[in-house]
Amino acid sequence: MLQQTTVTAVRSYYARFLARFPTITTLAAAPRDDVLALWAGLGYYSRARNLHACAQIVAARGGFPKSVGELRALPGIGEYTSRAVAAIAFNEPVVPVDGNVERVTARVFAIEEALPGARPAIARAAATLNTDPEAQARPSAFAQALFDLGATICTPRNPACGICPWQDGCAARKAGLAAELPRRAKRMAKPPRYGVCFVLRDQKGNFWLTRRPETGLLAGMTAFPGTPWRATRWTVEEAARHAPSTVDFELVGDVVHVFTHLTLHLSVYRGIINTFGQNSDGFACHPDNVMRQALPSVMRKCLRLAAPDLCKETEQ
DNA sequence: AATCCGGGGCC
DNA sequence: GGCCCAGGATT
Repeated sequence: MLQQTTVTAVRSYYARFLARFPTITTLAAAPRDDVLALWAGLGYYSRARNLHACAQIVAARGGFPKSVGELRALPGIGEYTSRAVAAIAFNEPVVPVDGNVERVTARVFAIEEALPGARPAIARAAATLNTDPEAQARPSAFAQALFDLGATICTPRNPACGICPWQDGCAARKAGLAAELPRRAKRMAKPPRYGVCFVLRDQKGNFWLTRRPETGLLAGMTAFPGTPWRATRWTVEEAARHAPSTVDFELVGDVVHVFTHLTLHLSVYRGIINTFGQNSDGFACHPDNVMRQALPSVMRKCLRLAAPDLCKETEQ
């Protein structure tokens, strides 16, 4: 959960997740959709699918692997997480390099090359950080202390160098560069994308939902039916061809949602049909169950626009 | 090496 | 409105 996600954002998801899946065995045995539903809103949904697959592998082999190499082979476990688990759970003498450790290391050694190109050099330097004999006997504590140093003192902006336990050995502080490092290559602008979605309900208040494709953005998540997302705006006539019904729809507003590499402008329409027909393009969902679906944040914004009272009742 | 993959907190 | 977050997989 913590991959590219702040502790603040994760905390409540983590509590709910462990309440529902207290052991590897229960997670391994759970339906994938239950896992995705509890992940909905956290983002990077491949993490949820990988974690589920991971649980099934670990459960089948009867326990966790303990070496970095074996951990690294598990789905969703990369260079960072394999070292984090090995160091923190099994006290292996390795240094996991996350965003915090990258920053601390770039500063301690005054590495001026910009990310992401500097990553290999930073990783090599990070492996030499632990020079204290007592700390070398406690790889788990050392790793977590590094995270905490980066999170509370060696922060991205306005680092608190004056109270830093490593201030005397920090090359960036000596050079007056601490706040400038690590440098980063400039990021690409997010191009706009436009789409239309339709919130269709029947007389009983049920919703008509679809499932997104298994690949691409929001893969496998629940969504309201609508147009594809493209670089140009949609006319009403164009969009109507992607509507799930020929009933009249009314525009209720626009949702703007920023993804990693694009900004989505979604026009939300609302309509009411007598009864849903049989249609493999979607499924009906009782209002009580809508918030239990794997609805990503952008779709929750659409729901809030089209059915504000429903969202207020089930607000988390 | 570059791109794709979410969402939110904070400045 | 941009930056960053206990990154990983794919191409």
